[in-house]
Amino acid sequence: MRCLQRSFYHDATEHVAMNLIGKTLVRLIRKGNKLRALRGMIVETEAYGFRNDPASHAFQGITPRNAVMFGEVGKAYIYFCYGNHFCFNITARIPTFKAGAVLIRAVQPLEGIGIMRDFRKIYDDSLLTKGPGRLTQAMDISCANSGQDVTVSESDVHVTGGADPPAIISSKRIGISKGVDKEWRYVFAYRDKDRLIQSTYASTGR
DNA sequence: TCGATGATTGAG
DNA sequence: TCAATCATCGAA
Repeated sequence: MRCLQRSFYHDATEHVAMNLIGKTLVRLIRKGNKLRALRGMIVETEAYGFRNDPASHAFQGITPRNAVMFGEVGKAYIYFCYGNHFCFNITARIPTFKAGAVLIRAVQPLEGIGIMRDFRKIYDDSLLTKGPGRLTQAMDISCANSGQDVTVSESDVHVTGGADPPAIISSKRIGISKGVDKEWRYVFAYRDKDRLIQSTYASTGR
């Protein structure tokens, strides 16, 4: 499967967040001369903007930590959170914006599930990649991968095409204290008659 | 330097 | 409900 090209990320951050639902996150694991691929379908994302978004790391302007958010789109922006976890984002914005990124909050495991179990300390498949900290642990994504280009298949972390989701649910973002009004969270959903059912692989924020 | 905070998670 | 756990950043 081909990587999504850079122009995909040159769009309004919330549009990119929505369009990433159903796409495939790929993590290449290099062990000696062996190469293994972990794959997951993106089922939950959130958009974080610039000066219009007080919840965004970029809200106060550029700093050493958030500099990647101000750089080229289609790059991995990864940071350490709560002293315990890594959060994985992809930079995305329209050219007239100075910064923006999409947080990947959950994926549905597709390939390399046994390896993901090994990376996780807990052996509960229902929590394997459900939540931003859990998916980075399962796919062994850390700050070492920050800045990598997700538009090229040679990158340890990249994104390829996938399936169009039957439906997408948008809602308020999770775990933030500012900018809580914005509905910039997107979740893979199924249609059941006139109802929408959220993917069980997406987190709920408790 | 210092202290508060945080795009979370697992255990109790 | 709470503790783990620490990099980041603005204030002092």
